[in-house]
Amino acid sequence: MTGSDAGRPVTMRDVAAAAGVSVATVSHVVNDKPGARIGPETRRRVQAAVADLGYRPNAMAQNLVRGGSKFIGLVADAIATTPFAGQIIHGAQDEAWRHGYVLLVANTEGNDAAEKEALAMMLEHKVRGVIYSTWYHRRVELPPTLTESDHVLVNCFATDPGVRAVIPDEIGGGRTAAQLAIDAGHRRIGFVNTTTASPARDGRLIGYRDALKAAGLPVDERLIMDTRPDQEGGYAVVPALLERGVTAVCCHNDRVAMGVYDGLRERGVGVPDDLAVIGFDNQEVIAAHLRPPLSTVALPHYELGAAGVRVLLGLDDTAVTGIVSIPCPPVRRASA
Amino acid sequence: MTGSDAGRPVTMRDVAAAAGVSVATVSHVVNDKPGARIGPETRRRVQAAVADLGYRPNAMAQNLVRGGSKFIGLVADAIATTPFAGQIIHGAQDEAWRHGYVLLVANTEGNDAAEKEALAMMLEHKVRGVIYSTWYHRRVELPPTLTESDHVLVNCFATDPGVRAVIPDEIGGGRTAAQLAIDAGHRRIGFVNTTTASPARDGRLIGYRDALKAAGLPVDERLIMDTRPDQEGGYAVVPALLERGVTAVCCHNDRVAMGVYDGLRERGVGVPDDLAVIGFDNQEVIAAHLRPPLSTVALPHYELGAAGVRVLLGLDDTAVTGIVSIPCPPVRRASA
DNA sequence: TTGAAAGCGCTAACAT
DNA sequence: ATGTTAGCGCTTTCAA
Repeated sequence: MTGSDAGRPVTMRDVAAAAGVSVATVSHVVNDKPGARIGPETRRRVQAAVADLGYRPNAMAQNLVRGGSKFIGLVADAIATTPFAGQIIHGAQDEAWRHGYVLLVANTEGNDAAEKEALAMMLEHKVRGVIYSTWYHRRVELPPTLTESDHVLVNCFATDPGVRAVIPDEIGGGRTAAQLAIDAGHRRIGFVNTTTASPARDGRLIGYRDALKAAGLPVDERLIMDTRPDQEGGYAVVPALLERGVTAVCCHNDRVAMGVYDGLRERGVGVPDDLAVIGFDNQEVIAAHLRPPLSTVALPHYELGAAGVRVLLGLDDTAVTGIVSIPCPPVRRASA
Repeated sequence: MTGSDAGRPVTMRDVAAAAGVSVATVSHVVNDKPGARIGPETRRRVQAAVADLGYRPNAMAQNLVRGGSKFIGLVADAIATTPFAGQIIHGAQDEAWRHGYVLLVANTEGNDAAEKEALAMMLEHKVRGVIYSTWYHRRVELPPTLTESDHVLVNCFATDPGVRAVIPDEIGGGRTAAQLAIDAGHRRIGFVNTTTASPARDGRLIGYRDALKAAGLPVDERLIMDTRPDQEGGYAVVPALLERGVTAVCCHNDRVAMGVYDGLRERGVGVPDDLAVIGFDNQEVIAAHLRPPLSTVALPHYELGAAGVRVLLGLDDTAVTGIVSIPCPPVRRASA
């Protein structure tokens, strides 16, 4: 006989009755309470009854009496739009699990009402805290409801002081990208930035400049150009790149790099021999399957999610600012 | 004063005290109970107290007394590996939400132990049921624990009789792919299948044959070839394709199509004028950004997830077999 | 070594 | 129109 039977679920009382003991005793053996002295024979009987009846503790009752759940809420603005959000969820999920927590996931698609509802739902489930995440790194306004519970921002940040946040280290990432080119012996390294303002735009450029300076290379402003952050943008910038005589180029993201590939191929310019190309984001489907495979810098989405729950649970120290930034590691393939 | 204060959370008793009424009254107004006659003045006082104290109902207490939660469990074998799983989650999430349910998501990465743990956790939270999903369409063995609760399979199926499942209509999809070529006026249409056995491999081929026959076209077995289901596979099959003189080709998936593009470009064969190419899966990052953008057939992941919860909740009828199959719609772009 | 009993926050009969 | 009360399944003193 197991819990799978249609009838009323097996409770602790049922187990107690079957084992001929009190519910208190059952509770003790089931939870393996440290300070509980249970006779070996009794323990055996209880365990047998548990197995026999297919007993499962009722988490809601446990939560009620303990006055707090083992839930962590995760609100994401775009589960579907990109594989990125999935990685954040995955990291958060693994880390939460590791600490005995369960993730309550809500998707808002940027909809304020959905967001508010999601937050309310989480509050009502007395979550331990909530992780508020966005699919691309940006500044956000804190939904008022969010502050009603313990919270940490992931892949985004607020201007309000003291709001903990976990974000990718864009500056370090920009440095890493440029270093990939420098290490390959390049001296004229272009930087194709995006036209749209963002922490990524600013940070990666700073990192690029840093790396060049650190390597004793001049920073030629003419080698820094802006374009739309997509394939078309990359394609369009190729003539300028060629004209300026760069031997390597760091792109704002992998999609831009993909467009650069297109433009280069059209002109018979080989990658990486004639021109080395470096991407950003490490968007698997693009980067790994381009020919040649694209060297790039990874956005640490999994780690962002994982760090988010660690910060929430107070396992990771945050700097005084409350902001922790996660490194963006290089991914060496064949384009640089 | 709101619930955000650090102290003990605001309970219904607090509200009752503040409003000078009993908890029963508070319960009635908070839940807007139909048969409850509450004086307008009392109702006002209660609502004021609720707002004033920032009261939030405790979902766990509600669940306890109601004897069942508003949770639906979703176990996925790969949240991260592909954007696909994300879409399933998204669809399930939206649909669950629509019916007042909350999704409990667990990721197993194909790990049996993780799976068992996840299922146990869901059972302990007395979920309404669980959706068991895989990131690619395949047959699965049912984890024994799964049968302890109401369940439906999504994007996979079991051989055990009577197990409800929601899967993509591969045959219809194959038909749709071929039809895309037929509609464009092609008569010699190749089919590049995968070498690895799967419902997709079998179903799509059947659909291809069906469509040709329905259009009164001969099915030339020489135009059907197998290759590895990735870019390299697509690239490798191009010579055979050209040699057999097809004017259009349906590929097993978008990645194969991507490889076909590569091979074609290398030989100066234009898409779609010299050779029309049709993919399968509608993997955004690939399909929409290839040049020319790839015409393909979409896998209905979002719908699979949504249908999964509807089936679970008994909102959608399933056929006698318990299997419901979801159409794979065509996505017309520029390659065919 | 075990059991009795008091709640956790809420809902739903049943009183009043 | 509103209040009293008995649980929901469990944990946890405290007593035996």
